[in-house]
Amino acid sequence: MIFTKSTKYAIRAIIFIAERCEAKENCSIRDISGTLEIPFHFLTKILQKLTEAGILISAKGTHGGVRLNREPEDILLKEIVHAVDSEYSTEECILGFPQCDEKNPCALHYMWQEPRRYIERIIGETTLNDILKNNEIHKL
Amino acid sequence: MIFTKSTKYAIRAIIFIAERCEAKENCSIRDISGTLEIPFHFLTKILQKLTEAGILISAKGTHGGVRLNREPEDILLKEIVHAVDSEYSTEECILGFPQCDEKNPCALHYMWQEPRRYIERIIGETTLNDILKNNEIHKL
DNA sequence: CGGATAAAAGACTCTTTTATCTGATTGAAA
DNA sequence: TTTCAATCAGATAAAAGAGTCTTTTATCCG
Repeated sequence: MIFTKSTKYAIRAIIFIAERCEAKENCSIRDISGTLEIPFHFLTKILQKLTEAGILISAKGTHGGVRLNREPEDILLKEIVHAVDSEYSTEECILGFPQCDEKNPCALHYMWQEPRRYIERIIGETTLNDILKNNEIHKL
Repeated sequence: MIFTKSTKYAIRAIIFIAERCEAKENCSIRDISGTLEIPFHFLTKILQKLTEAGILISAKGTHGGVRLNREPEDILLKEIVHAVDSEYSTEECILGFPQCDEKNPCALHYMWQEPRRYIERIIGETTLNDILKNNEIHKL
């Protein structure tokens, strides 16, 4: 719908990491891949980006793996999305016109305004902590 | 964002057809392609789908082309989207879980509910006529 | 009527992007 | 120094998008 597979995998993985791996303990990518059924090497690349973005921290060798580099309340969904897909934008025209904006709106511009704002707010303001709270109750 | 390039092209093309081509007159795909800067053969395939779906009607030969097969108020955005991309669904989980639903919600399910409903309503209830009215005022 | 022409329809190939897989390298721990 | 696990490099596969060329069908014009 609005996320690529990479982004979906990133969010799923970070939820797993936050929940299953205690603060100071590493989570092996192999385990995450196995449990969440995400192709190992693909996941590897995605998590690397989260590491480069300072969201995760990684360790090589025995008992190595990844873990959160910050508290869940300090990680915005926005950061995760942008770490994986730097191009991601909610601004772009729904009909693909590069020149579409308030002054020069496309035929769907105004209808799309409300849902766009909703999406912007979700991505911009939701923290990993908010996501975890939701998941606690309704675990998938 | 939520539409593929094919779907965007389809919507842009049908707006063009509805606005520039008189009821009984055909619109050549070559013209549409040229004006809207959509690759000709790609557009051909997209419009074919709209024809198969009964949204457009086509004519071969000299002065051939395509035109609306129904009044704009009888063409739903939903039909256009589905004609081009039969898989399209607003139902699917934002995190890609096939088993995600009300009873078994993913961590983003509830936050996503509102924007999803908005999108569903736009796609499900907007007619080509609504789109044209918007375009009249704010022409892109 | 019959051939020339115009335009959609259809078959096929090529490119780009996204996703997946294979294997080698690096570095930490035991 | 062996082993484990992340990192890195590259190939392959699948899907979306774009391009080339042929076929079909309608109109035009003699």
